[in-house]
Amino acid sequence: MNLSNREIADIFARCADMLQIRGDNIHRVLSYRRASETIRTLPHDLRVISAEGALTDLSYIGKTIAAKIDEMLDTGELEFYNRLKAEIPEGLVDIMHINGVGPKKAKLFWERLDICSIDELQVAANAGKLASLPGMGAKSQQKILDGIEALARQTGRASIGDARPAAQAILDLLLELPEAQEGALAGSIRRGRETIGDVDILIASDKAAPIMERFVSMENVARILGHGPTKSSVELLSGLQVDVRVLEKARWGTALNYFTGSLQHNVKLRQIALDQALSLNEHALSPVDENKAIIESADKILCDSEEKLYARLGLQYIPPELREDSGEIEAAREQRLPALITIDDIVADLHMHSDWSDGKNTICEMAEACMKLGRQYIVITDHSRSLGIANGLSIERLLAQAEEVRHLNAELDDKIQVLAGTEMDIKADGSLDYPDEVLAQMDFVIASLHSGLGQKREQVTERLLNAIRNPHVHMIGHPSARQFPNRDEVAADWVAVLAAASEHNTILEINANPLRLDLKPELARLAKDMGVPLAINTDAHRIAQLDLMDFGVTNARRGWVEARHVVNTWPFDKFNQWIASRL
DNA sequence: GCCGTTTTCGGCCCGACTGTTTTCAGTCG
Repeated sequence: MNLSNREIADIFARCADMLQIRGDNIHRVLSYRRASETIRTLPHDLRVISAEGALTDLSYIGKTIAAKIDEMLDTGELEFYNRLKAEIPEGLVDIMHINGVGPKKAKLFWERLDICSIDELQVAANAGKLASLPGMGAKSQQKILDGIEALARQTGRASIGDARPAAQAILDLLLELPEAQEGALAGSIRRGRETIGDVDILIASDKAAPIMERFVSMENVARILGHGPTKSSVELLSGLQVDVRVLEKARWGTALNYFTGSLQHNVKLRQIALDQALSLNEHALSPVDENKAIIESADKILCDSEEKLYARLGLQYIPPELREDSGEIEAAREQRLPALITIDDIVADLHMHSDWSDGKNTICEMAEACMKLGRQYIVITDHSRSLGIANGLSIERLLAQAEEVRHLNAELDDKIQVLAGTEMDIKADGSLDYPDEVLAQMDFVIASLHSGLGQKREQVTERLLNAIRNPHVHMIGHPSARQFPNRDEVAADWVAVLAAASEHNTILEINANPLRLDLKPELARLAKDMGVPLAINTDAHRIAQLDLMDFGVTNARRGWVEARHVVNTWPFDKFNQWIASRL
């Protein structure tokens, strides 16, 4: 019984949930949760670390949990977990993952109605049985039904933030082999989707066997799902499923296109091919007769690049991020595709945190890291006073921080400009967390929603509009407040919000964190069409997160965004002039 | 249960929002 990192992390997470339902000390619960997180994001096999006796070197892994890890590695089981399962129905853990349901409610449903699974909960809610429980009502019952649906939509997909680096590492590994002539990530990763079902990797080669062999024998493989001559499939320790296909270089274009998708995009391409009496599949373009049957005697047209394929179909080359059948084929036919923004266009980062609030690094450390990344200017934007959990800044601390930022800026090399800003809460009652006279002293002001996310559409819209109209507010941070995997965007009248942002010249952010990617592509596209200024920022809470910019750029590309739409592609002088012109 | 230039105990996850109540419990970030 070989337990993977992912499985062990899951067991600890479930232990935490069960301890919480039982009413255990919350800090003990948190210990299990932190340990679970450490293991889930660990790039190495726990088995190896255990063999080195280095488990307790990992953060949040102490003697007790290290012993439990060893027990699981040795026996495939955890006695502690088995005892908990005997005491508390396991299904309550799933119930706890419904938005709006915590340990107390889960326990209530179990004790009062003998509910032990999401299915049973859904039946009870539909029968109206939850509303009469103490502390419950019709609204809570409906909220639970909505939460169950949201949860059902989100299972089984990994964040692109997890999947893309993991996939790239495998691709790099395979490309080291002399047999591999070319390689690429395909599928939804290549299109930049926010969540990824499984990973598709293509390798061009005449000799598939060594590539297949190397792939299935990687050290982070949990199990081999398939191992054929040109296609293999594995599940990683992380739980991610990865498929690798090997094909001839001569067919690279058609194959990469086929496996990149999307399905709808490809269906349309095939129709365009058919209009030219050609059948398109992953291998080639094949001439067909009037019955659309492939003419076997006719020469097939091979495409060794996607560019050749699109050209052969009479289309402008379509970047993968646009291949969602949302107008890109029509635009390509008329040679009017946008010149999409690239990571090289980004020269600034307008949203990041320091250890003054809930960031992990000092202002100076963040600035120096940004300088190394080639950023020409950045804004330090810590949380405001209402966000207590994030150690939000009082007015006094905010002004003191601004002073420190300006002092630091004076000391730093002219290669980077560091501006004093804030990420201020738009409070639940619609008011802003700092008064205008304080905001007027800041170089750059972000206003963001962090609370009251379940309010009615009218109320949320009004809050956003109020922030957008304030002349001291330069940007709305992560406007829809969505978070993967299970927090939906707020309800708002987006057309009204975008129109106001356009009118007042207020930037809407494309937050690059893979858990947010907010504005979502659809809204970003609408925003730039309406003339709303955009900015792509990392919202980094530590140095390492400054690298997340690329995910934001990908997301923007999915929204057909060009560099000219994005404020932080502008040189510092132009940015400054723009700030001044808003007053 | 973990952690520690406060080192073997005591701190760590606090405050706002929601929906239920009629002063508050539960959830969430």
